[in-house]
Amino acid sequence: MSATTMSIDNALELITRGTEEVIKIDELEAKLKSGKRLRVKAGFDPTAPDLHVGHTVLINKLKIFQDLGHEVIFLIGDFTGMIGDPTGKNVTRKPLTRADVEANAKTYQEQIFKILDPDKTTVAFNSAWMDKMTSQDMIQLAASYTVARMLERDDFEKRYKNGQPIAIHEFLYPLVQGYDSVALKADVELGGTDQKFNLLVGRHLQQQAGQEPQVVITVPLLEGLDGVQKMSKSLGNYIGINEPPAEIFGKVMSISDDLMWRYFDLLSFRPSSDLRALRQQVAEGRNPRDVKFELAQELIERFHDKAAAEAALRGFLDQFQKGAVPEDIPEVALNTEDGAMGVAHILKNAGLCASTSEAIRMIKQGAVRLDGEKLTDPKLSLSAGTEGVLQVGKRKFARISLK
RNA sequence: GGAGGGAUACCCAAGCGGCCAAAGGGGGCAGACUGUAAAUCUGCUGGUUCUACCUUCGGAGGUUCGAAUCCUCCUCCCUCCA
Repeated sequence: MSATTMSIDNALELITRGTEEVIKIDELEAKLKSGKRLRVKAGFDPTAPDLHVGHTVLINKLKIFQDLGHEVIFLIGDFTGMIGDPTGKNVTRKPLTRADVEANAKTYQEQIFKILDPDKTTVAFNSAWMDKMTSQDMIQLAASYTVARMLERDDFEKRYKNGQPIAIHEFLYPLVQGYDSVALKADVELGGTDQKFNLLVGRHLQQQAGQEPQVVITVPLLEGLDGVQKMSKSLGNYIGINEPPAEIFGKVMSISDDLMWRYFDLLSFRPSSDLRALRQQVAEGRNPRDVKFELAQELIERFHDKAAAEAALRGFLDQFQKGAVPEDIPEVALNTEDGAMGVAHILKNAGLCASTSEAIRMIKQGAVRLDGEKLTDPKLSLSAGTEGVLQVGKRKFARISLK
């Protein structure tokens, strides 16, 4: 499929499906009609090279452009990374070393190329042009926007009203990001809805520079596993695309049945007609669990392969429906000092519990099993020579042997 | 530069001399239930040699038989005025 063989209408539909907003749609149409190979930009923060499926909502969209024959520019904001996109929390971030940036960039590429075609993707760093800026250039850039307009940005406005501090340098972030579009002569820029302000600054600066303004496309932010807050690494509510299959499987299973549909909408490549059919089936009594299986399988297949997806499903069925011990569990050999050791200590030393206090609590709650037998006595001591599989809850296992 | 307010456990937030290892909520973990690691209900949620002891309430000192609570200094944050 290429831009030439596909109608503009079809292309437009593919591009806009699942997006939050396109500014402006008729400009996009005109750009597509021009037949030009469009330069499609998306920027990424260099400090968080662990991508999660929330990021892939955007990357999937880049993939669509790529498949339509356009040029995808994967921009790593190594210069903006020093500022940190304003969150209201911190001051200037520690500058990353060149080596850090390159290492992170490499990690990024390994991950995005699970989705994007490396041969059709341009990787750029904004330090390439930002480092060359003089103080005068910077002042000129700062002069291109006003404080009043800057304060229109939602989080700036909130912080200003609530009396929370806003450091001056935070104003530079949107400006630099916008300038990147000028430097790259971007035709289209994609970002999360939280990026809308920054993306619009790009349009403004491009117009000032005499360029045709970029089309801005925002995609929704995916909720994390909790279903409430946006998916993010720091909140720990994410599914990382580099995670092992069993982990991805488990995390998908842990989302609520309601949230599952949102994930389907934003992450699945299946046609909308499929998704409607699935909803229908669940409404008619199909166990939502089985539908969740399908979502988990699709994601694992994308980030690993089909065999891994099938193995993850089997593992899940064995572990949680049949109560079997998973295959890969850590082996721990412990030395008893005097021929015996209390279970609480064993649990802590084997890394199954964070402290002996926690271990004792777990035992009291009936969460601890040795070879499938529930242990109830927190003071129980095991003698040297004991071997077996120790289990805390449904998910933590270790094969231990005492010497 | 001046005047006030604040800093409590993973997060938010009560407490304002002993009954405080510190309310309540969130989050997390566990149990029950379920052919879901969903939903719902219940319990737990500083450490240890665990019916006791030890370390915690921004930091350092002090008052007191006894301090998260009072005093002094310091650090950081916020508000108003300039």
